[in-house]
Amino acid sequence: MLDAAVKVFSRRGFHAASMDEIAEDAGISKPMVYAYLGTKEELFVACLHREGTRMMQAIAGAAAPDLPADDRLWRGLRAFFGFVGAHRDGWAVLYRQARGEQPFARELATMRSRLVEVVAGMLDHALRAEGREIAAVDLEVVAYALVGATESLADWLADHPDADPEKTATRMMNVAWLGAAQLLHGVTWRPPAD
Amino acid sequence: MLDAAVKVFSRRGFHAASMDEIAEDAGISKPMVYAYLGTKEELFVACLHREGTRMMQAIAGAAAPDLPADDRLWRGLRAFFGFVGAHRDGWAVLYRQARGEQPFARELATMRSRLVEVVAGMLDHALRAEGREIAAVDLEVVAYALVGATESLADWLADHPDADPEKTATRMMNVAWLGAAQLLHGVTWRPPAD
DNA sequence: GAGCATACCTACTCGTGCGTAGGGTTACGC
DNA sequence: GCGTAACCCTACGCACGAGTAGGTATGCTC
Repeated sequence: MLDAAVKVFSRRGFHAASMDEIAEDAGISKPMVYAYLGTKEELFVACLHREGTRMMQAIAGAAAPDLPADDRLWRGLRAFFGFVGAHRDGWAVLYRQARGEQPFARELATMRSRLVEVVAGMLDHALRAEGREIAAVDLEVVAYALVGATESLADWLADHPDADPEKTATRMMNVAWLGAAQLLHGVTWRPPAD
Repeated sequence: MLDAAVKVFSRRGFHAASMDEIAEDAGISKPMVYAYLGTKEELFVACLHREGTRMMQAIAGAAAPDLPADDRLWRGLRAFFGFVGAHRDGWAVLYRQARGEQPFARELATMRSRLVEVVAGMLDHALRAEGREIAAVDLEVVAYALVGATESLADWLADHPDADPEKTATRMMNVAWLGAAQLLHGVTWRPPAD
């Protein structure tokens, strides 16, 4: 039942999707949708919630906290891209639609910031292991960038149905980890004097 | 006049924004908006177009093609984040709203892919200078990731009004260039045997 | 000052889609 | 066979907002 909603929302976008179409696609009538899942917003939030939870679980399940940082990153990425590859509709709802729609931006932002936190925590952990430390803001920003890059590749993956999630994850590692590893070893880039 | 539209669109989103509000905000009445700028879609496209062109020009003006790759990247990023910092509304319209709205996704995707192309071209150029070459797909994907990371930081910047665009650009360089430089030197990451 | 055009506004029509009221149908108890 | 209760549908009310029709004021020509 939620499946139908996710499908329609992903095809049409939140606003353009009509409850009539969702009901029809689910094989029932509109009042039933209202009876079971409430208003359109509640329905969308329910979709968001389910897809988000599934995704988080997929990632958390793959990236155990006791692994070394690079391995954790790799497993997490692989799980993430695997999820997106398998649930392209879900990803479209979660990321493309919710963004910009005021009522859901908050919901999405929460999930995203949890991700950012996890990544930042990972970096911080790895840094401390190397005996280094950098400001919390910097960590957050780097984590933000990594999450953004990953989302961007997820989009790319969603638009290329033949692409291999595993390979995409490898590419992401090449971008992310090589840079992050440099940072961990104390190599930084500074703006030229000008 | 477009300014009012950009402001309202950025606050409300495309659908939630009413022509009445835009007209009121611009200090004129609705029929005038229609007389000067046509339908709501045309109006939005006009906003998109103006902000997009401004942004592209800001970047292109800063990153001359004859500079070395790292310098070009740095100047381009600095110009980009400077632009976002100065036109937060514009960025919100351009990126947050247009995404997901079917009719404008194309417009946005075009702009984005032009950016990706430029970045990929830059990487390719730098690679050839090093006597290396990698598959075009890989280049595209790496460029995609970099663009995604940059957009993500732009969002961060838009949500943190006190943040310094210059500093944000520096952070982006640290994530992007350190990783890219590794790639350019032939260092790559490979998945563990498992 | 009469005729005319330009610039603008108020007040409407009309389509669309969310949410619901009220009616039909099947299954079960008596 | 008849009451009734659970379930689901068709068909509507209603609000909101895009786009427009027709009227009013200001300035310009002769």
